[in-house]
Amino acid sequence: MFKEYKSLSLPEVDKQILEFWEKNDVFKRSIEERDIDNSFVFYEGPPSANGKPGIHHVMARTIKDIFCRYQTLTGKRVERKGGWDTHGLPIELKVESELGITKEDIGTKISVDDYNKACKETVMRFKGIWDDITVKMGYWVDLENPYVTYEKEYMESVWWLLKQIYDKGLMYKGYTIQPYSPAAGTGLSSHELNMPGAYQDVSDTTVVAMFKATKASDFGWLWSLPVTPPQPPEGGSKTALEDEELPPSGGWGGMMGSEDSSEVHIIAWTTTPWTLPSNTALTVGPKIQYVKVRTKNQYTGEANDVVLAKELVSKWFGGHNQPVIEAMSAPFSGTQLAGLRYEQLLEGPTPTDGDAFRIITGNFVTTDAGTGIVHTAPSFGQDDMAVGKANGIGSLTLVDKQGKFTEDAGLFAGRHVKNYKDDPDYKDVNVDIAIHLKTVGQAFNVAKYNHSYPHCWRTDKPVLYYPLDSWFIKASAVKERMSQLNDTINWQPESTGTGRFGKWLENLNDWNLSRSRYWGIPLPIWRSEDGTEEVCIGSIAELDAAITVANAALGLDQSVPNDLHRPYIDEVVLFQNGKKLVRELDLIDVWFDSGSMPYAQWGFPGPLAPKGGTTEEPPVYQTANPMTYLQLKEYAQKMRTEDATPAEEALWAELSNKQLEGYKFRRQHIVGNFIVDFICLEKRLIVEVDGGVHDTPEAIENGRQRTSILKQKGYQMIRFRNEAVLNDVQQVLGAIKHKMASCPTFTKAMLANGVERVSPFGGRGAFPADFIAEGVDQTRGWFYTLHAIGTMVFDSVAYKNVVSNGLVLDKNGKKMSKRLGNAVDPFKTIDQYGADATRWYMISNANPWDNLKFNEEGIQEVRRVFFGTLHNTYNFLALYANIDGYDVADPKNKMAFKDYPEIDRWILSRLNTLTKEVSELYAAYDATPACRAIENFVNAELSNWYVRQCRRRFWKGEMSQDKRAAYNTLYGCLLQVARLMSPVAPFYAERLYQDLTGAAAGAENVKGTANSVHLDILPSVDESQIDKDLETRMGYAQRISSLTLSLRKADNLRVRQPLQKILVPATDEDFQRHVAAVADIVKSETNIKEVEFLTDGDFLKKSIKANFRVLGKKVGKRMKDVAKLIGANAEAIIKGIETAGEATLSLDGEDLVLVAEDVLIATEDIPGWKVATDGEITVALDVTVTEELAKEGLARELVNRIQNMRKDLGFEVTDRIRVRLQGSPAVEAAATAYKAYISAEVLADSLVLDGDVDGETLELPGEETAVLAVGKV
RNA sequence: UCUGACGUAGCGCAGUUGGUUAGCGCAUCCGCCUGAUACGCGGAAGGCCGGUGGUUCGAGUCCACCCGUCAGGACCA
Repeated sequence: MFKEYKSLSLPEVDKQILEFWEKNDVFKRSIEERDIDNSFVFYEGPPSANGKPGIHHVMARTIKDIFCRYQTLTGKRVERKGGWDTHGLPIELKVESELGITKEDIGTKISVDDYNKACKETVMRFKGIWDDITVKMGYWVDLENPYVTYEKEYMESVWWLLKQIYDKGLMYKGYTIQPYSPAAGTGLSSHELNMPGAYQDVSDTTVVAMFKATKASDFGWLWSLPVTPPQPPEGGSKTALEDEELPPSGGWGGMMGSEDSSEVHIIAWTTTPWTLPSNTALTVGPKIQYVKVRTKNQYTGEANDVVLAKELVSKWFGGHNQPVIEAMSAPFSGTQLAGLRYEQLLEGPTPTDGDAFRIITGNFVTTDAGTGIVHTAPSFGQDDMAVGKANGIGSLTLVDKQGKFTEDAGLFAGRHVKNYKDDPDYKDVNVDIAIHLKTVGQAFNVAKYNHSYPHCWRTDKPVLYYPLDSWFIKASAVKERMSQLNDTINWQPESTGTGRFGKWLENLNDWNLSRSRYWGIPLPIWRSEDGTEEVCIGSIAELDAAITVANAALGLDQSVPNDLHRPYIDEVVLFQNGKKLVRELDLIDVWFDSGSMPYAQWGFPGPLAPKGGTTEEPPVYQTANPMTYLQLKEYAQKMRTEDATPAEEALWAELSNKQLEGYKFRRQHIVGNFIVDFICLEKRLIVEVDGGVHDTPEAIENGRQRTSILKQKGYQMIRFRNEAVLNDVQQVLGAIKHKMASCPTFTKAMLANGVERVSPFGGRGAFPADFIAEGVDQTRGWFYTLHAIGTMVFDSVAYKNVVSNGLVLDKNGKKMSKRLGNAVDPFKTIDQYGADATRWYMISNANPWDNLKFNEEGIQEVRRVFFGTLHNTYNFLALYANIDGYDVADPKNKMAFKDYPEIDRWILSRLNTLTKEVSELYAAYDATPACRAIENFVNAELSNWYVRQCRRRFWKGEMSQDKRAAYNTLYGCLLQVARLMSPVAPFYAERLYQDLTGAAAGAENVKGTANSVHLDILPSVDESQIDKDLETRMGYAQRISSLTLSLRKADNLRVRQPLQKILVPATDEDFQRHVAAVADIVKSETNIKEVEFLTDGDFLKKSIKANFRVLGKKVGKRMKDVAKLIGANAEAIIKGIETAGEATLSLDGEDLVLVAEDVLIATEDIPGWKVATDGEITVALDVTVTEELAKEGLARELVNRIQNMRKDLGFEVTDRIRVRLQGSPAVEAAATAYKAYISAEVLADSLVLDGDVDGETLELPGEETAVLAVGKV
């Protein structure tokens, strides 16, 4: 029996199915039942559990789930290890605010240990909620064995990776300019800078300072460069000097003489006058044009020659409160100024690390603001530092970390550069600097300026850019390789890969790895105080070895801390070449944590890590040396056959033949110079079974050595006593399984080669990933760190396919935020609408990479339109199949495909087409069109056409061949739909699948189906069932029906009123044949008695137009004329083509031969008839209602009314009834004439005309009336 | 300021290598309760395809510029 439903509650389905999955371990089975050699590798990007999951997480995880489920459906084994990102600033900030402390308090008011404990607790606070949403939304990921970034094994892996990078010379220590909050005493991350409210509009004192150039022989031309007074525009707007190329020097004498400059000042603008004492260079744009302007200092009135960008002259001169141009030179380029020296602006120290106070060039200089000359203080600006470094100008850092001028800063020493201490008497030092410059004649202009400037989110004080020490990964050194590898990655959408990601790679900067925080993975680098000795630790074993060395040298008693976090690791002191090394206090950027996940999730390389801190190649698989091998081989053979103990035999009985989870074990295998009892080479796991002989002290010592050597070679070992094996072999097997789970796997290829390098494989071939997915915001995050580490350490992509999804916005397109209160609660949504409707909506509504405007009404629509329809279709099947006792497995129901009626073959053809299409789309990571195709199939084709056409086949009469065909067909369609939709809607698909296969009821499975749709394999497409002709035909039927109904509508002729015929012009034989084949369908759909074809060419009025697509290619430019000609000669061309197959046009004296494909001929009109046209199809409807047709129409009306009464009276579908009728003469006549028809339709045993019926009075079309009484037999 | 995505009917979206009359769903209007469904069915109306210019015989589609929305980056001298 099929289960019948009253209504559909998707949330209820969720609950039942979740229970089923859990009870039957379906997720696990869906992995384990698949062949491990047929794996599809997926990486779960670790979410941070420190906040609650939002609806956008549901979006991202739906995408991951879909493609993993699809691959499973095709038979792949898809392991999905969950994970948690646990470190990082957001957690620290949260803890700080919860504890009411600041960064400065850590280590004083609270110990680092306690602080980190608080972080650890906080970060997993929401884990339960996350697990809950994961389950409820139907996201399948292994939550039982997740990787956690704060776990020791994970951290050790990260160290190992970092060391690989370090060893390749890709790490260095340098300083970088970072946002720094003097008030809080801490550097700020870009994350903190991007917090809302960080940027505030402020009004700052700005200064255009004048730097006095030093006259040197190379630059004499600048002083003697002639200047000319501006000329009033004559004839044009240009002055004579503009657009002239500059001769380097002296070329102007002939034109107009002028006095040489006595002094030349270079002017530069700054919004942070406090950086002026630290100025060490001026930067000009190499291609920017500059001029020398003669003017007067507006504060001192002295004569003044200044240099600035030509384009910006008008900005600084001639306006209100601005100096006047007395004369101006010809322009010269920035390059020519390079090297010019100037006097230090303010008295103070000079840099010792470079050749300062020069003009240098930099491409970042623009003429958008300022003077086109940038005051450069390398300590306080990122560009400044970069350009300063490139030119070796040195730097001055005359501001300390409290934000005040250092003692040697000269005039302003000791003063805070901003009011960091909330001093009520604070006087703005910037103003004083400006005043000072004005007084000494070094200010060109001083003004207030409004702009937005970043502020510390905690202290609300302005941020400074300040040089801080950092460790970097030299990512820029491998950017070409990263780009190359990126080209092999399939991005969805493509533009994110080539554009957003590709362009980013091209302009890659080095990766600043340092974070001066507490809760994260410590940088495993130890350094001597003078920086000459340095070591990078790559594993716990290495650390252990290094500690041993240090202990010996320094007389300490240190050991490897249990917890690798701060503060414990900070206490470890190492020793190298006579120097004490202490750890660099920084933490590693958390992004490195997550990018390490492909390897660290398995603790790679784990026990295989190189021991002793060497940088040699990781160990390789070694065989015995050839000398001893033959001898060992012989011995091993003997042990296998003759000397095997009962315990060994017993264990071998369980391990041989890949019995244990498909892993191949060997027995008495030679490893190095040893023979081991059992070994699984893929896992490098040795199983030893020991008996009494192993108990002697000598044997124990031997065994210990042996174990140690084998372990060094990279093997894991597990030992059992003979008794254990003999008593409870299952327990032993369990222990082996457990051990194996923690061992990395080695691929066959590696083992076959014998010497292949260890690679970061967890599961078999688990690197690189076939597929990952996250939001676009991860492009520079996780996508990048995965790629960077994969490239640098393994010279490989880390993933082959990647889907990046857009944002989830609220329904008005606004970003969701707690503040605005427009965030959607995923739990509420899923509870209310069910996970499937939510998932389906999110995927089908728009491509995932477009931003989704999340609208609940959309989910409701999906539920109603798609799931509702599908559910009703199933219910329809169930209702009748149960009545007829239909059973799919019954051999009587087996039929050859060719014996199915046309309409069945049509829907099956469509089904196969659908399967093909949807499979291809899923395989191409394109779920949206896949959903839409399924939706269209279910709604438009299966429910609204197939079932509607076939209803009578299901309810009519006894079980027949035709009925069996109908059941088989509908059943097959629903079952396949369940499979196809299962990746997106795993719950309902499961429900439908089980209802169809009877698995839920515990009944025996229908042959060929598993008892969960997620354990099933998608059957391949049966191309032989795809019949494009048939699909075309049915398309005609649908269009003709639609046209006919629209004609009926126009004349107000209800469908219940039969009409005699429609005319369909069909001059094309193919077309006629197609339509004839589906004429019955059209007739029943539209209640028309005949479909007649019009073939009389002369009678029909035809139109012709050019087939642009075809003809355009032939005639090109002349297309327009040709189209016109065709219109003008329509009749002749139609005739020509219909009779001779071609027609000739004369165009510009040339003959143009037209054949059938060059034009489109359509019937537009049938004289004297009402017609409707849709493309090439035209339909005319005979609207005459003859007396006979009217009578039949009335009979149908009566049937309809009686049916309604049956329903109102609550009769069963199968109840027999008696009908008495009294009506107007026409009604009674109709009832008499169609008595048999009416009786049959309404299951009446009798239909009696009676003059005095006490029943319901009804009005029928055409002013007719009837009184009806209906009763059960 | 740079980069990317998006802009098509009231709303959400399709629109193949350029080709004639630009589609779908919802909502709207009109008409239908036909035996699985009113969570339904049929029909209709609704568009300067963001704008301007260009390429072309022909542009929603290709190019340039501009405008708007969103995201990310750089910078804020």
